[in-house]
Amino acid sequence: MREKVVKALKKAISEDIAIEVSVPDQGEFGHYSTNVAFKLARVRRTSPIMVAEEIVLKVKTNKLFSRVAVANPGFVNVWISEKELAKELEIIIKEKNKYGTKKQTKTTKKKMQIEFVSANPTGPLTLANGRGGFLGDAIANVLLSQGHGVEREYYVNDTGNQVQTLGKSIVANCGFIPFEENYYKGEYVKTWAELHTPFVEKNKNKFEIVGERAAGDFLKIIKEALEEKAGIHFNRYTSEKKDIHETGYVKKVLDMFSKLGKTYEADGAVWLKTTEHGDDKDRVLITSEKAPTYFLADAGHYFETKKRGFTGKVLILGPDHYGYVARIQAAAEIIGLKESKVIITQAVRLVDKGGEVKMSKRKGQFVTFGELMEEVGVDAARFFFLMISPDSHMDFDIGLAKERSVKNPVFYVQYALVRAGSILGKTKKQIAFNFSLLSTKEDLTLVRKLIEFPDILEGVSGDLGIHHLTQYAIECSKAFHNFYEKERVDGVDKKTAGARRALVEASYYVLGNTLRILGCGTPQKM
RNA sequence: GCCCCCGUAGUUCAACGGAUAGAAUAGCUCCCUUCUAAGGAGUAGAUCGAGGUUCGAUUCCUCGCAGGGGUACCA
Repeated sequence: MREKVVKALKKAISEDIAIEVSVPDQGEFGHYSTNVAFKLARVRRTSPIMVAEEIVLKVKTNKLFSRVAVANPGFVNVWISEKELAKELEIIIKEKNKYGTKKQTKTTKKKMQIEFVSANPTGPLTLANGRGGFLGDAIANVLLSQGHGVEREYYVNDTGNQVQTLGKSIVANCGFIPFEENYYKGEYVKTWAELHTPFVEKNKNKFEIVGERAAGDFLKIIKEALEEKAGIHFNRYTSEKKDIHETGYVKKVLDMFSKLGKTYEADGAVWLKTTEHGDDKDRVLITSEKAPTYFLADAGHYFETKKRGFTGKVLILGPDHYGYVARIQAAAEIIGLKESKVIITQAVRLVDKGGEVKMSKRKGQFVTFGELMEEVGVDAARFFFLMISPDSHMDFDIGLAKERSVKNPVFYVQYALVRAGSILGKTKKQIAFNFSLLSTKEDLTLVRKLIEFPDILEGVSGDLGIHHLTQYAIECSKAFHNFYEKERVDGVDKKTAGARRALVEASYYVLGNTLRILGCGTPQKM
């Protein structure tokens, strides 16, 4: 609908200017509102009111609108005609679960890789991993709904220092070497070591082998938590060792960098000129001891992604990777991966009874993601994490989590869906409905919310702000609950019932689609 | 020191530079003969401080103050 409005407004303006259209909170400001008169007034050097009045005059006759008005100090507010609203409602009912989705043409279709979680298999998943997990999963859903190609990727760092350290930690736990400060200390390490003592003894000098074996087992635990408990399914678990190192991508990307003249040697090391691409210092690719850095392997990974035909990539990282963004974006630019986005999710602070609970993988104190699922349930946890902008530092009160789970907003949304479904089950569909019978404030607010859905999805697919969709889910549910309280479908005259039932049916689809894209359940009963 | 994120109701979070700053919780007052009260109605409650940019600032800029995270030829 937004697109239609923009198109209609464009006809009234001779200048080539971007038209922004918003949906005001207050009904009195119209279904849609634009501030374009303010921008034009500056160009034309007149007052916004005059420009607005001129636009209104030109747009007034458009059949899309039932009313067009100027509001001080220069907004143009438009109301969509009843006929158009009815048409849109029919589209919802016709498209059902497809409403809001889009198809792309060959030129607009993207092929995106979403890399998320990618936690090192040195222990169970933390809450921060879970935050990124739900976010990546939902972003993938949104892009898919808009007709783009998507791969959900978990990149496994199954080689290098961390695996070594994990191996050492386990060997030390079995008492074959002394324990050092930087080793992993969690229960999980201890337990694994105890279960595999004979194996560890046999390989007590081969830390890498011990580490790889343990990492493999931890990855299984991680997969189970993600796939079974959280319902997050990856298309690919990419192995750093097998898919990047052993396939030669590390060397390939290095060759590419040097061919492009982006590398140089200094102090015995090989550097990449990331400063030419927005980083604040150049970065080492090969150390003076001739070892490839983690960054080089990551560049190899980006190169592999590009070679596999992706047009873009979204990388979701935890807050400990802040310093990494500039260099990885520099590498992406050099490699030529066109659309590269990095989203940093802020820390999740665990709070209990007002006090902060410190989480640390090394020290082994944390509430795991799997435990959280068991405590509050997947839907509640998922919705809670997705409600909040990734930029926000969030407090998760573990004591309140369980208690609040009953009152979590996800139930508010699901309850609206259940109520709608219940009405549909108890009333009969009528062939045609008369839209003009939907005339109360509750009716019209709900209609407005429903037809906004495609606009919201499109917006989120652009800025990846999933929390806008969650926010929308709540608003839409509120509109439905309000309608439900005020109006009945059963027990009113046939024509009114038909019209209201159509509205309920449309609500049912929109609420269901919203929940599905967020990745939450769509229960029939509660 | 430098870089990034954040500071909004008692609390947890929203608000493409827009109009009367929204929810949810917690508090108080009401509403179940009728499609699920996990709901609805009412009430009370907030932009860290000081400047600046402009028709208009929670949003952008500068300087403070407070919190979190980075800052390796580690991963």
